[in-house]
Amino acid sequence: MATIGMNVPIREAHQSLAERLFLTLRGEIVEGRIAAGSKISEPELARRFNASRGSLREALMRLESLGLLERRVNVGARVVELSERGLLELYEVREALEGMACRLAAEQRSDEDLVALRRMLAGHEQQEELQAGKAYFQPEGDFDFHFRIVQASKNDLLIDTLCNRLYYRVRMYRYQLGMASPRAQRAFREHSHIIEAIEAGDGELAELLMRRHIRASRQNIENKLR
Amino acid sequence: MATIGMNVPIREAHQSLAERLFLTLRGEIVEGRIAAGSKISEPELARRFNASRGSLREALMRLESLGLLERRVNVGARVVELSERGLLELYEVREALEGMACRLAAEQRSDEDLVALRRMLAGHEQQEELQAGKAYFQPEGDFDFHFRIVQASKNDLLIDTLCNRLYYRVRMYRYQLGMASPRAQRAFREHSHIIEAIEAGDGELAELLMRRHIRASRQNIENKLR
DNA sequence: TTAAGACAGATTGTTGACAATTTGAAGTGA
DNA sequence: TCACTTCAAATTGTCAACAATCTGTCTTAA
Repeated sequence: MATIGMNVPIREAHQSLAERLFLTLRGEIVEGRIAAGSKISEPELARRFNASRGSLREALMRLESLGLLERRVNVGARVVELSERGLLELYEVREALEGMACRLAAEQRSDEDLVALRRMLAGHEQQEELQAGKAYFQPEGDFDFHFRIVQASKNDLLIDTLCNRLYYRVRMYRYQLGMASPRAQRAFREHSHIIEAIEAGDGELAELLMRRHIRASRQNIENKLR
Repeated sequence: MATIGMNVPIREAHQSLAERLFLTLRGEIVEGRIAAGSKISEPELARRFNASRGSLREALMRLESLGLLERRVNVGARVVELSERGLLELYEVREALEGMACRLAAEQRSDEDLVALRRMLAGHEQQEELQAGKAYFQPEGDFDFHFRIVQASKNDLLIDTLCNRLYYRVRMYRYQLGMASPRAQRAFREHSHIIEAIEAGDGELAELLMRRHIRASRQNIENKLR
């Protein structure tokens, strides 16, 4: 819930009203409290938050550029619809980008990142044993893993594209279509192998394994939706 | 200059003032008329375009989400700096995304797209012969190629990410670092092979060739920068 | 001479009001 | 009954003024 590690923790203060509105609305859209496909009324939301329409509009535009809203001139904004096709498209892009992130992480192979990855995996293993193989592949643990791999790529454009854009859509689908997966142990082993490839500095293998991992996750979702 | 084929041609009218400002400023930043790294003064730009600061700010925010501007609270906006690192990051992301686009285009293989790709390539070949092997790999021709492949992927998220976000940064680097490449004939042959793989429905090969193509282009730039 | 602090100018963030456009319903005619 | 037009209410786009914040300069004291 608290999106641990997802949002940059630096500078809680120093944020504008528009930014706070943006963060709040993003959370409500991701979690479905503002329903997918519903229309956004600027005056209504502005009243609700005791803000002016100007500040609210700034927040809405940032949500649009995140791909969570669609705005049309002189008509207004709507929350995006969730569709199977949209979900598959998202996973295809993730496969490409996270595969590349994984390759780059392996080629960089900074010591701090390796330590952090190992530590995280150990934490997940412990948690998994504790909770009887059901809890690991919950949103938080899985996001931790993918988030850290992407960070380790050291490619700012890649990091921004995934962590500040695509992942919010992923979370939106998970929350609203309920993607708690039964792939717990298998996903854990896959994560483990990916980290091994990164440690070995084998970028090609790391990319391959990550792409398979995401593809498997996508197929798992496809099966569930039918 | 006129970005033929790059911008969606539909609905020239029906655009707001903020959108026109956005398009104008985007062009000036891409072409370097507003220098990279320079500070943006809201009052000054607003006066220049006879617009209010509100409308201008909306345009600036859209430029920020495009990655062409960086804004800091209570400080203002600056045009992004061009750096070798930024360029390399851009090409790494392109390699991943356009590789995937190419794979998807090969798996889709719609008849219209194949015809259009063939026709475009023929046009480029003719143009190349006419102009003695120097003119092909100019921005327009090369963009045509990459643009159409991406469109043929039929993945709207991928299309949006590349065509509406990354390509403007690519163009900015090309304009301002002068990337008219001497890879004319070689690039043409690579384009040709990629299209053959797509026609054959060989997604794996198409992806591989596109990634090599972009990697070669990147290395070419790296060499030039030293 | 240098470093810390105060101040003025300018810039950005925010607001409420006005103008332009869309939407949906009521009304008219065939 | 259906299609088309008219019109009013609501919504969005745009603007200019006000408030909060930053930047650079000047002063002052160690």
